[in-house]
Amino acid sequence: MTIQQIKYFLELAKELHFWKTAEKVFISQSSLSRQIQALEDEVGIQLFERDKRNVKLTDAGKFLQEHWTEKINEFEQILRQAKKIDAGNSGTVSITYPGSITFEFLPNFLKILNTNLPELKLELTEPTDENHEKLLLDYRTDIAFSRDKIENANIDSLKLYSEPICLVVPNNHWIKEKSLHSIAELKNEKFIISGLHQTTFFASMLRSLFDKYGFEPITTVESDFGGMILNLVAKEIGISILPLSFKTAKVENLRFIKLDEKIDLYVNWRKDELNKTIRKVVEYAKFTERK
Amino acid sequence: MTIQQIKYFLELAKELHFWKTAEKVFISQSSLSRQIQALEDEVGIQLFERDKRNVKLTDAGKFLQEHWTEKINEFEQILRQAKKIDAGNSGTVSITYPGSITFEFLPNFLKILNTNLPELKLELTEPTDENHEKLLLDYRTDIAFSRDKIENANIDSLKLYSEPICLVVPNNHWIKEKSLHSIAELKNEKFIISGLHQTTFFASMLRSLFDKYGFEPITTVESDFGGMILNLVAKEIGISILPLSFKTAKVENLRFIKLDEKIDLYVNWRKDELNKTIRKVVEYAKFTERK
DNA sequence: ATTAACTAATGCGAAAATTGCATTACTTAT
DNA sequence: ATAAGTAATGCAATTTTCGCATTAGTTAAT
Repeated sequence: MTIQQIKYFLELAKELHFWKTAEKVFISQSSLSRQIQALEDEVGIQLFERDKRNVKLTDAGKFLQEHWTEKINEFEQILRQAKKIDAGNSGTVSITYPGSITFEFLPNFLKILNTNLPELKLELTEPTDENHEKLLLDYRTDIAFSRDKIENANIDSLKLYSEPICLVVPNNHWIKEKSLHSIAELKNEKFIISGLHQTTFFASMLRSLFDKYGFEPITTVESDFGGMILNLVAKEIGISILPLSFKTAKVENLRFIKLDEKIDLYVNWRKDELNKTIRKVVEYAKFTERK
Repeated sequence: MTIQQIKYFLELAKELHFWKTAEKVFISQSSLSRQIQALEDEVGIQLFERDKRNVKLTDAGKFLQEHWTEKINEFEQILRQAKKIDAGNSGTVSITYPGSITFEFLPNFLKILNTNLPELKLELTEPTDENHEKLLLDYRTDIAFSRDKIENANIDSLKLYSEPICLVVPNNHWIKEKSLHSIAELKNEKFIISGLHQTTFFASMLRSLFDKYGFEPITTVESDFGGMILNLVAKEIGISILPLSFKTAKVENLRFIKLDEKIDLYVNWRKDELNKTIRKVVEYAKFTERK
């Protein structure tokens, strides 16, 4: 049984047509036909029902399509990771991060990496599905920055720093630094909020903040990209709540008013990491200058 | 890349000796040597460091040993499951269950299955590691009976019945049915308990029961096999606490005194189960006569 | 220092598997 | 009745794999 055969099977299971599939996988129709037969013989399971005209999956075939697709992906992910380990110091390190560190922490961190490990290649992703735990354990990322601590026996998680979250308003806004006693006073303001319906830690923190003061914010615009939000606030479309580090973006016509709540930044990596480069990069994260 | 090659790799990674490995996997040393080379070439990763005398795994090799072992096992499990689906009604269904249903529910259930699906083969296991959830999702079992409800989006869980748990004492024991007001009165009794240190649901229930009455039971014997416990109690070695259904074991010289606590029995199966036989078996479980 | 024992790699010819072409066998649409 | 479509198969050429025998290097013993 060959990995290649399984891939042929998966393609055919999608196409359900020998000629088209054969073309897609760059072999002849006869060869494909025989590869599939060989696979069926070897596993002892009929995968397709075919008459001279039609091809369709059997129940067992459907089952295998679903599960083999998953396993093949995992296989390839594992192989990629092994290649990184094999390549040693000159390899690639994958990093995922929350958008809110784009303006301050991340540039500092990348500068340090670039100075100390100039050979290093980086793969930066801002994941929409913020399941850091799974991303790490599936080897889809090597280092995950997150706003919440990950509690998992196979993951090391270290708090790097805390920063206040701030009300972000245009310069001429009626609220003054000292005049704000409770954010309940803001119940008539229009808010521009980053994905309040999403499952990110920051979003759930915001939800509980508004809950605490017993009101649902009026949101006119939602955007996941922090830089966009800053510009919208500067243009007086509404006000927002963001971590303090957005201040470094230096957008004009903005004031940041610190709230009592704080938000943390954690760095997370696999506890049993063999790749020495990744371990080094984690060390540099720990020593990156922070607020 | 062949599944077979990966298996050769895994064996060699354990043995670290070409000749011995070759013998174990029934090919010649030269063939093994070339298969490993072919694998290394194809994935583009050096798996072993070898001089003329020694073989050892590289870091990448160690990594792949660990993860490939896992994936190969998953692959085989998936294949077994696909075979069951392919085999249809005459297939095999794997069932795991807690020992406490050995005497009443399980025999009734098996009787019904045998009457209605005489072709069916069953694989019964009483798992020591009671992680029903993982057993189901990894296809290591098809139907799991459990004492606690499984909360998982991919698993259907249905309560079949509740039964009281009972104090089990020898006939001549001083406690009478009516005279027991609190089990705290039993703090000087010797208990024979099924794996109190284990992680099963029943064990944790017992622990919290004793906690509630503020004493640690004196346990002289621990045994996981309920039948054994019954016999020990009958021989007046000590007393025990077990679900009522053990009464059907009809061991002589025993009295069962009902306590207030109840324990449930659930049947659990994969929500998306394609195998029609498994679905049928679940139906029969639902209609098995119960206390 | 010399020899013996080990062990992984490799040259080589035989055997087996795979490939694509051309063809067959059957179905469906016109 | 005919044409178009599609999966399987016979066949010869090519490629891969296999095990034997041998090589080349290492370690241990004398």
